[in-house]
Amino acid sequence: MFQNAISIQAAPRGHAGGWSEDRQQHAASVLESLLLRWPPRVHRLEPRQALFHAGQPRHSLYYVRSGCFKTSVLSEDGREKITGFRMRGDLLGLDSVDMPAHACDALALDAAEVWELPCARLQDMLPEIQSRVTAMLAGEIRRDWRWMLAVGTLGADQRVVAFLLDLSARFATLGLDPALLQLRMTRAELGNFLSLTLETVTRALSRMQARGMIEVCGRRIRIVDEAGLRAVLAGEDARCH
Amino acid sequence: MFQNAISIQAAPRGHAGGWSEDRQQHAASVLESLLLRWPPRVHRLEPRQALFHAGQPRHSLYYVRSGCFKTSVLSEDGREKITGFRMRGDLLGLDSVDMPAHACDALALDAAEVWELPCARLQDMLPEIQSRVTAMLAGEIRRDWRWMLAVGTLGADQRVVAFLLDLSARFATLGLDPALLQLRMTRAELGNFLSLTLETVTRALSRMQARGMIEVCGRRIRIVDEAGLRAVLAGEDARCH
DNA sequence: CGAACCATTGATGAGGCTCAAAACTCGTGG
DNA sequence: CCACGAGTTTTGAGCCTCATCAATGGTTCG
Repeated sequence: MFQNAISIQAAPRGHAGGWSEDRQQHAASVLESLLLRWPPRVHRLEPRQALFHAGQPRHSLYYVRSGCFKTSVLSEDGREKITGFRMRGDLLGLDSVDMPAHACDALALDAAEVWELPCARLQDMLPEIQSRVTAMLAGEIRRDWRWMLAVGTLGADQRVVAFLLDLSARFATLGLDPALLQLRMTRAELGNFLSLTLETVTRALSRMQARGMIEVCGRRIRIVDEAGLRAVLAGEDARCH
Repeated sequence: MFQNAISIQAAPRGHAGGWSEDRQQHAASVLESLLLRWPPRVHRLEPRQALFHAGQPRHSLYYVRSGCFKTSVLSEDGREKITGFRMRGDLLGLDSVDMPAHACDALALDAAEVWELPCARLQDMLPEIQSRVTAMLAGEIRRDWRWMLAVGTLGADQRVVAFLLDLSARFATLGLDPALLQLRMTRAELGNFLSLTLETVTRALSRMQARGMIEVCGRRIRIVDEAGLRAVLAGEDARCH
């Protein structure tokens, strides 16, 4: 059951070399430059490949260098809940730093690259990244709380819009076009994260498209009218056309 | 708007003295003994008194010594989401350790006592409690995820039962009777936490009572048939009587 | 004793889930 | 190159759970 989820790849390329690829100073850059001071092990994953499963012994943290992951928890009777979608700059495995085993599943949604940070080595790096680990833990809590608020108080359309705007903002900080969203997850996964069914997600997207706020083409979504989306999110019943 | 939320009280009593009050070795004891090595400032709060509000400058962490708190986040347009109910052994303000201002509201639901841990002093205590802070942050994330799973996948009755069983387990670790739950929150607050309306909470409790699983008397709830509750939680449609 | 506040119960309706079917995408192999 | 099949997305129809609105009774506190 616990096959080796990842395959170890070549050592990281030269320390300055990794930098020149980047067009801009991303939010992720600060942490990355820190990590490059200790040569991290690099792993590449294929779409739908698991990085780790809940219950597996935890030896490392993983820094997401590229690609998109979903993290999820499972109940005893098999119900799944996706707790987040992780992209460049995120740390996987943080939620169980204090435990010997992972507390969630991490699955690559597309081709991805992660840098492994063995716990043993993590001790050496302290306290330089200790405060950053703490900050990322606290940040995860605040992010979770905001989604709990959204899921608990917003309607279906509003939740979907909130997701699109959130993703757009994350794209912006990563130097990507915030108006052109390339989703890496299925409607079912999106619905699971938002506590909706896949049909409801689809219908919400169709409604937004009918209002001319977005253009939907499968998993490619273009934001046409961000202000309109924000109005929907704010609850203003758009009477358009 | 930002009145002084708390009133400073007398210095803590002697270090060994605080211990003799405890009948048993609680889960909370380990952290408490640690904190007592630095004399913490003690604050007492009255029911419905705020410990801090979101946005207020953050100078300290607060250890809950007694009483019950609710922590909540607010959206721009006034929607509230209760993120948890905190009891003895919990730390308030952890979610914003990396920030200059609080990220949530903390409100005492009954008479409560907290120990203040100023950030300045926190530096001295490191690294002795550093690992504990990290563990509590990660633990909060896992707890949030489990509730996101419950709220996202369970029906109304199941959510209420999950809450009762969770509270019962917490009572047990605190040395209280796990079958006799004294709720400190209103039905509306409970519903908010579970993403239900207060009426739905009431009805769920009434149904469980009708099935003979609990006895409800206002905020006093006695668990009569824990196995039955677990069956409801597991989704087994109880066809009783 | 009155005034809030809280809890309970009922009636009604809407939002979203379930079930079902069809169109579409994509990788595989004939 | 096209056909096939699995997985995904879209759309429709009907139903069910839970939110909403409303009324009553209980409790606490000034």
